[in-house]
Order: sequence, then C-alpha cells, then structure tokens
Amino acid sequence: MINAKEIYYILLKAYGQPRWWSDDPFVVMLQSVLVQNTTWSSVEKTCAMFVNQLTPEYIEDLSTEELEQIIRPCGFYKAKARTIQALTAWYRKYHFDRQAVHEVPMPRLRKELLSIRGVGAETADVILVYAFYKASFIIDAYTRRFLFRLGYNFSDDTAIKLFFEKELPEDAQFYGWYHWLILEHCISVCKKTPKCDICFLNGDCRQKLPK
DNA sequence: AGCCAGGGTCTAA
DNA sequence: TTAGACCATGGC
Repeated sequence: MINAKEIYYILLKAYGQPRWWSDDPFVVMLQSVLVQNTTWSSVEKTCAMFVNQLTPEYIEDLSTEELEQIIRPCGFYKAKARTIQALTAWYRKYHFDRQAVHEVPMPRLRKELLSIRGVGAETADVILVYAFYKASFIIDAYTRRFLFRLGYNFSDDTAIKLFFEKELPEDAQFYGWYHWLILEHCISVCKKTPKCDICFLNGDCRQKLPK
C-alpha cells in the first residue's frame, strides 16, 4: 500500500508548490476557529469586514456582542466569539510575540491550546503548524476522506496521526505543505469531478465516509 | 427544502 | 469510551 511520503510526492507533482495558510499568526488563529464546520467562503467574507484590522489589539477592544455580530455569518457565533477572545487572551500572555510562542516545546503548547474551550485537536494543530511552526500533523475531514478513498480504513484519528508522523520528518513546514496539498486536492478535484487519478476507491471522489 | 460545511463540547449509557 | 444531541449561518 502507498505510504505517507509517496502520497506527498504524488500530490506535489499534481498540484505544485503548496501555499501557506497565512504569514500572519493571528489571522491563522482567527480563521482556524471561524472555519469550524463552516465553508471557507463565509470565513473570507467575514474576514474582509475587518478591513486590515485583523489584529489582536483590535479584537481585544471589541465587546463580546460586537465580535459576535461581525463573525455571525460563520455560524456558532457565540461559541466562536468566546473562543476567539480566549485565544487572544492566551496569545497576550506571550505579548503577541510569535517567536516567544515558538520557543515553547510543542507538547506543552498543544496542551495549552487544547485547554481553551472551543479549541479541539484540529484547530490546535492548525495553529501550531501554520501560526507557530510547530510540527503536529493536522487531521481534518478532508484528510480522513482522502485516506479512505485511497483505500485506508483507520480506526481513529490517533492512528491517522501516527501514519503520517512516524514516516515523515518532524518538520512543521512539511506538515503545513502536506495538509495544504490534501486540501487542494479535495477542493479542486474531489468536489468538481466525479473521478480523479489520485483517489482509487471506486474512482468516486465525492463519496462520504461510512459511519 | 433539506443537506452540508476543514469542529467541539457535553451527556448518557 | 463512545454515540448522539446540540450549537447557527449561508450556499447550493
């Protein structure tokens, strides 16, 4: 069966140099919460309303109600507003300094993020990788479906994480690129065509996961 | 019209 | 420890 590295190079060849989520760590934090169980287009529209004021200082100055109204189109707006405020407060402890966060060991950082209500495994890993360059492989719905289409049937996310992390170099940039390629594949191909050359299973890229 | 989206939390068994 | 209910809006 195809392994994690082989998958990466197939995707790389198909889609080219992957992009990074955002070079701004706070944008990554905000968007990773907003995108929870929501479409990316809603996130983009919401972020456009901030008009270059997507800074932690600006968010801090908003009342909870104001923040809720701004992010409303992304759904679950009460929960997400609370989470964004908690994340911002967490980042303040590091003086909004990316380097200061980066210096903290990954496992401790991950625990800190997971202790924030509204931040689960995926959100924490997105923030770790794309905002702070820490290597923790990101598993989302696309990753699960993609692997299933390749013929894998993992019991849970722990097994998936191991599948990637045991074989790949412990490299945040690599993890970030990998996740982006899976995304690129699922959005550009799986959603638009009934078949593709990369997913094997029945040749149907749009099928849902069992259970 | 109903289903789904890059999730997370809480609860009951 | 796991399955299911719930959170909410917008797009198709």
